[in-house]
Amino acid sequence: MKRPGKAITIKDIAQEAGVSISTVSNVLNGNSAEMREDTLVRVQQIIAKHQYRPNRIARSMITRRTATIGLVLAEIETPLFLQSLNVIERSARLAGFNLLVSHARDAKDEVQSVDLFLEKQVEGVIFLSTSERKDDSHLERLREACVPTILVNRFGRSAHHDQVNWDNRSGVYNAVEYLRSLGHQEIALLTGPKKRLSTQQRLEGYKQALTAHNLPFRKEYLQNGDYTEDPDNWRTSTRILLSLPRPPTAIIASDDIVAAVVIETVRETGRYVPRDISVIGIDDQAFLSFLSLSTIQLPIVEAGRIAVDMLLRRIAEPDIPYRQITLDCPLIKRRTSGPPPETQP
Amino acid sequence: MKRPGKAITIKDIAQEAGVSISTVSNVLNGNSAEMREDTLVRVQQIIAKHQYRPNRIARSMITRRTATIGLVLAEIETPLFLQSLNVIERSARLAGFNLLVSHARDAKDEVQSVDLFLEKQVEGVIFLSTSERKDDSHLERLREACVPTILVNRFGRSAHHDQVNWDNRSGVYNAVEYLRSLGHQEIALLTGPKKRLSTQQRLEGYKQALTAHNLPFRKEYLQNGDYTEDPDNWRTSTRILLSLPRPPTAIIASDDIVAAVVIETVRETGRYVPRDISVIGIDDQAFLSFLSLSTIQLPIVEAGRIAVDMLLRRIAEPDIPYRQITLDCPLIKRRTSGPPPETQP
DNA sequence: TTGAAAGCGTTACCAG
DNA sequence: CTGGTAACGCTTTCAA
Repeated sequence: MKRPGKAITIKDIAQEAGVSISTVSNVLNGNSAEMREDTLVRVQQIIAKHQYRPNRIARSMITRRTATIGLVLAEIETPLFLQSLNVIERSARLAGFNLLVSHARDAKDEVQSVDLFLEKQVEGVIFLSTSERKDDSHLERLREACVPTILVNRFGRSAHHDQVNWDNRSGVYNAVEYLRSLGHQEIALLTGPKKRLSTQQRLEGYKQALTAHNLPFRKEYLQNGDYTEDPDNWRTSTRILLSLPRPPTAIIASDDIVAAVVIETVRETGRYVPRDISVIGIDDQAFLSFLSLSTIQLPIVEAGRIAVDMLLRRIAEPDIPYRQITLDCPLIKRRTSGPPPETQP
Repeated sequence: MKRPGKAITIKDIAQEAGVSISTVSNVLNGNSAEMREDTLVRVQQIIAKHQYRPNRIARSMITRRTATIGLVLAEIETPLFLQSLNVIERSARLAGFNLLVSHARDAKDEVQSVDLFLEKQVEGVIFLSTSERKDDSHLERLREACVPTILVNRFGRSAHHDQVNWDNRSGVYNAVEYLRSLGHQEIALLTGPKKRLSTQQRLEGYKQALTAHNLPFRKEYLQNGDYTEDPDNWRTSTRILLSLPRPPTAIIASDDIVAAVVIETVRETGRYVPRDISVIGIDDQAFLSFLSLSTIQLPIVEAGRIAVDMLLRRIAEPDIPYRQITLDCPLIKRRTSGPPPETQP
């Protein structure tokens, strides 16, 4: 491997071009409006000849700008979140920013990430989290250091942060309403991990929609669909639902993968989707598109885009008021939902 | 938003502690072995009191170490690759490195990423790519700048890079051999995107295995399974295979998602998997675990881990010889493969 | 055991 | 229009 010979600096360029360091700096930074054509060209040629690239670290020391933003992925494993990374990186780069990524498995990781980002002088931080309740005390440190911070899907309790969330409650509410409009009266819900706020919000939306449409709440229609656990649990839950004296004609699963298992299990009992039973997922994972799953879309990718925009905006104007944005979860109607069997000819 | 008040520096700490800057620096860097206990404690207290964190940018200027490595995701979209990001970030952080991530959609993006990484003085770069042939000329620039570089799944032609690849050829070879050992004689292969090297390698493994086991090569057993295209194409391919005068008893799909569609299509024709037909995927995507798919595992996550190790090693010892590592693609036998119908009682 | 001073590579600010 | 020169915050000799 080639040894790190003396790296070429702005000084070398200046010397070779027979101009001062300042002049080269001006060329580099486009302050060449009032510069003599020949000097400009000469300097540019020498820069090109040596493939000289300024040391941004040195630049950062003075400008106090690092053109870097930090992204903390907190307890994130699902492909959907990772996809939004693509979008975030892209938007950031378009605006001239690089992305420092850190994957925080737990609270300790998160604190460590924040420290590192702080030391590396990031200009802003985006947190992309699951909706589990988290200790937010280290966010205070970011505030003290005046580092703009955007919280995505964290449902932070403080109004002192820019936030992007999505409306899990109305997502499920709308799904129930849609199923009701198709004629369903027996609608079951598989519930996700208990600790997540999203689970509670969805349950709330479910109950509210039942009430609004004069449908009774039956607790046996609520079954475990914890997507962080084993698929066998979801199978069991589905079988329990199907063997009920009054089995549901529609099942809202806790996510798309759970929905896939539900569909599979339903088929194993000789029933057809959506003829005998409708299934609706949550997520809208692209890689499952072959299922043509009706699903409640989580606007995670859009949230990422918005988060970057908000962050860039705040970096530019630190004093605008904080914003809390809540996105809708649109219902995507595909081929796993339809009218219940009774109403069919 | 709080205005960026004067940030606290090493100078402030030194002043308040009544010691010199150097002393604080020594405390910070653990060179406190020969330091008087009381000074050490006093300085540490003041550091803690102000929650002072040294500016790594300034440190980097002198030490020429940024504790940052760059990760270029080239044309990567699949969840599997993104998962390896987790591992890479984790290993890197454990070794004290941060990850600067860039998603390169095309060659232009890649060049731009390299430039940025170079300017930001990363200490090493990992390329995580699809196996499509790429222009590698910009990699030369990294070499000139003495930035250690690891190529993952790039099958670079130069022996002047550390590389991690996996053996697509033997992966498919072993799958065919396994199916043959179960009694299958009619084995079809769905082929991926033509431009990818992996597609060619898999085809090669397929042909070699047929030859080795005295099975005839039938070109009608080769159908389009381009996973970058529409699932309908895979459905069509599957139907073509099933309607052949001598339909295959086993299908090796181009990836796990394609396999899922194949299974679905097979079932639609009233056949059962694996009773009537065996299906084997490629990837071993975690989120499809509910399918219990027999599959050729791509060791992408492990490749990521190894890539980081190689990189850290080379950063530490720049002069060791370049290594090209090729990982096996283990065959994971689950529930979608079994003996062909003829041999069953 | 501690401190003073010389950089690291760049930008910013004035003078000329 | 161009060139000196003082920062930026830290590490690293080397001297005391």
